[in-house]
Amino acid sequence: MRKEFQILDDFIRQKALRRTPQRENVLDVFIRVEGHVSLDELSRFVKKKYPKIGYTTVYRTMRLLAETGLCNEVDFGHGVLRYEHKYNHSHHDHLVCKKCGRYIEVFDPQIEKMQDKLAAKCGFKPDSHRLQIFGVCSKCQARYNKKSK
Amino acid sequence: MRKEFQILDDFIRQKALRRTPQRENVLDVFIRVEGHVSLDELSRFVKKKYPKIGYTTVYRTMRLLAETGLCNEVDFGHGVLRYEHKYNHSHHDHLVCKKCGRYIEVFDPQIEKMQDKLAAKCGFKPDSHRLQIFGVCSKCQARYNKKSK
DNA sequence: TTTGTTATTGAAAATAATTTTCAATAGGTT
DNA sequence: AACCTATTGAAAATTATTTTCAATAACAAA
Repeated sequence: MRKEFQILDDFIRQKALRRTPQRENVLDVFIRVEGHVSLDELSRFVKKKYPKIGYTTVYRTMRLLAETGLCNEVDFGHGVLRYEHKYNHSHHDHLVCKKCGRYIEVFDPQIEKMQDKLAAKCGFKPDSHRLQIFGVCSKCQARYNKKSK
Repeated sequence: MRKEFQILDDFIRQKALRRTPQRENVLDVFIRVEGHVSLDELSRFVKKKYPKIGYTTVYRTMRLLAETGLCNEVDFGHGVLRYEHKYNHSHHDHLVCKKCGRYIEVFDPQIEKMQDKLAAKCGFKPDSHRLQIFGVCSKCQARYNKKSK
């Protein structure tokens, strides 16, 4: 059994919730999904494999998984909440491509440090942050250059 | 006449749109508002001074002002779009206080530079970004310490 | 000034994402 | 097996945003 299921089980036991097939099935699908998935997308994937599971259950399960630390809610400001893997994925920022909509994960420890300093300078006590850089990814730049020639 | 009205007028003339009292009234109210205002809030302020102006007109005018560069749309990921002044305000990032909800504007040219470098390293062509640091502001820390003693 | 064209207004409706409700079901303890 | 109550899922509610459309008004041209 993958460790993710163990984490979910432990959380459920600890909180005196109930183990249900739906919860494990949603996790099963989420584990196989890459990248940053919206509820709408995820619930369609879930429906394919487990047609009986409704949108609301996916919605509630993802909130639960976020509580366990298995996933993270991310918001790229397009009016849709997305979920990304958090277990075994350390913190990172995002490059958001305006052309293809891809989200590229990046990390720079120096920037992280300087952010903390910047907050400290204002007497602000930070506990999380998000950095999103919007622009055009290398693939889309290449595609655009080809077309315009 | 404040320069902001001139900018709006110029834009309207250039695009062959029409000068209307509503548009100037919304700008008039927005100019006097500080910080980061939601459409809901702004439209209530507008209603106080100009009761005839409806929400939809405020909505459309703010989109127009965003086009002129007089305001900026900002999204702190709480499901509400906010508008901040852009004219005579240079780019900055935000400290978001979880306790009082205030948004503090900050800027660090070094971080800006490093962000560009980080993007460049991935072959990514950036054109904008947003950095939001969530936490507790100095005022709320002080208030909390007082209470807990 | 008047006329004609068409952009703008604003109430109401539509859309879209998220969240809640509630009756039926099912997990798990006794 | 019986009980309690968490969970499910369809439908409804909520919330923010966007569109529709008939009435109005801006402004160019006569």
